[in-house]
Amino acid sequence: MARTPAGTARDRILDTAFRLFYAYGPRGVGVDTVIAESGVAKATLYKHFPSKDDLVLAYLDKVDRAWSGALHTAARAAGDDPRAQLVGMFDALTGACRREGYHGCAFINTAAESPAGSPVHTRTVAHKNAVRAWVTDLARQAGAAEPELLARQLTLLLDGGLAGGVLDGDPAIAEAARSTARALVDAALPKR
Amino acid sequence: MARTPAGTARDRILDTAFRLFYAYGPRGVGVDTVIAESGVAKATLYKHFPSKDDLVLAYLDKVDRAWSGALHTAARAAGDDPRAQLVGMFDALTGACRREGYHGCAFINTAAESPAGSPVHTRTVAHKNAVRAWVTDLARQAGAAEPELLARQLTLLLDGGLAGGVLDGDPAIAEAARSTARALVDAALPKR
DNA sequence: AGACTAACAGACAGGTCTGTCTACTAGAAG
DNA sequence: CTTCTAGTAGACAGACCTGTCTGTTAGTCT
Repeated sequence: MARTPAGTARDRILDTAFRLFYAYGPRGVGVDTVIAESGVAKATLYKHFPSKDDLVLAYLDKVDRAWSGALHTAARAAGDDPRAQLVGMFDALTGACRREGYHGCAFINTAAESPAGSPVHTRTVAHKNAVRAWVTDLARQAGAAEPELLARQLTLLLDGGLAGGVLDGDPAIAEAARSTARALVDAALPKR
Repeated sequence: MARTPAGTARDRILDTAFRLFYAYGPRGVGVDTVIAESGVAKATLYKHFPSKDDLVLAYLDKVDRAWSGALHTAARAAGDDPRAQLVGMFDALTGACRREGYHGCAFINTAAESPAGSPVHTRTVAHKNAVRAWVTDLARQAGAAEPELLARQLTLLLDGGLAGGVLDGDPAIAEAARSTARALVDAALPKR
């Protein structure tokens, strides 16, 4: 079925869009560029994604899966203790900052060029809320007296590290975020 | 000299650009729109700002003055004690979040749609460094053992609050940032 | 009065972007 | 063998965007 290089046409389009949209911002990349780089016909792209906005939303969904996955993986790598996981998830930030071509938070960057109330905006809010809900759950499992507050604090640090990383992929930012997170977790949870 | 509504042509252009660029992002606003909204001739705009990029940089400079001014004002309003000022500056964040049409950090939003290494990028890094240097100075005056670390922590919170505010102008974010800042300041500085 | 300056008004060129449309191709299914 | 499906290739329309250019108008300075 696939007479094309690798994967289905849809996958190649989405992979290419992921790479280009993240590097230059969705508005900075034309549909023609996505087509050329993914080696696909224009009609094929518009068959899978009726409009560019649909492609942008699919891109955000992909980002959501990738970033949530990275957070979960980093947390799991810290062991079974929820308290350790709350700090360990910051390793995902460190990893992201180190990566070549790091350009900050894809959601914030995309939302920045979208008007308030747009689907992109809504999707971004949903993503941030989902992450915070997950962190809140971890904080609750860890026994925090005010899990919502701790989660808010930690996601603030996460967002600050992500956003600040638009500037330079300085891992010092991620390290500072991690150590600060540890301090906040220690302050919020009784030592054992 | 001014036969036009209010202020010089240059001021009106820059004020309009400030408003539109912040709301829709520089790339989302055409030069024609800026001209129409500021009631100015095209040639006049291109006389004061040789290219749109120059206008964008002038916009960022205006943002820099506005935001730095707001931080300084909020800090001063907290009194003469540097320790109180480190927390008080977060009132600038609260004020920004409350404002109608709040759309996050103008620098981060603009940098998001600019390639790495561009003048916009450079200007953004300079702005963030200037703010952090000022916070570091405050931390030093307050007697912090590690002023750079405390400043890094507080600017992380500030950036996180600014960036997160792209989503909703929820003042809860700003309040959380402020209370977290107080906790970090208390932890870094000996109680008196 | 005459020269100069700052601004207005708007046409225009050249490029880019999204989205549509036509025509063709290769493999799979019946 | 025929039909269907997924895809390739590329022309095209219509909108928009930046930057230039011509011509006009209203004040200011000497």
